Amino acid sequence: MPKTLLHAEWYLTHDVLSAAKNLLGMILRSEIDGHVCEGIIVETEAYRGADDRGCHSYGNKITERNRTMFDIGGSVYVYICYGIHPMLNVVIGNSGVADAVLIRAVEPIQGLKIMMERRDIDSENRLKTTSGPGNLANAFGINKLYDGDKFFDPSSPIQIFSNGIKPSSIYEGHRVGMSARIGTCAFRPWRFYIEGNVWVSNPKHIDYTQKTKFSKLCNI
DNA sequence: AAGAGGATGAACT
DNA sequence: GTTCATCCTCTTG
Repeated sequence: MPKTLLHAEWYLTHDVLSAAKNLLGMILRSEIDGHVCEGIIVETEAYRGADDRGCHSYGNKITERNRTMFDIGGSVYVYICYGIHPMLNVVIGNSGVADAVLIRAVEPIQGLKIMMERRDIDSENRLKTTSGPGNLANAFGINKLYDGDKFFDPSSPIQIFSNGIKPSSIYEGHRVGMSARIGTCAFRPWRFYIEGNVWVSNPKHIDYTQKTKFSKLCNI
């Protein structure tokens, strides 16, 4: 099946959780500094503005940093984490809804060489090239300058394509880097990845594998 | 004006 | 498993 640019409507007709799951298997593409990079999205996390204490826009509060989250679905939200790491997010929902999907890892399918150069990675460590949100954004040449762009714009340097492929098995677990201070939101099973994919990031986190456990720990 | 904390990543033991 | 470099953003006073 040929890949097709994901149309603007898609980002408005999915809630942030189904969007995070359905983005798995789709293709992220950047054309930056004359280099085309493409990768299959293999790991995502959902963030929901209205009631999610792990989200920048919790309580639908607008700040200088997060204002793009309130923009229309299909917008590119990039912010800098820990002062140095760019994070690439897909804004979901109508204008005024501050939901977004963080892309945490992709499997490279085009431009691996330039990606490894950008990251200063040797062949021995190639699996680290696009694993982890900061790493993949750097590999694709993405930085804060692209905040506010549109994934669905045919002339956009950063785009998402659907290719009709559905992942066979999707892991659902809690998100990475959530502090205990945010309470039960930290345990929401809003991290998704393609089971068994070697490009998925492998950060430190408690591995709750039973969904029954989640339901006791959080109210979605 | 100052301090706390962070949607990380790398390098350790 | 652990620590820590690094600096931006938000909150508070």
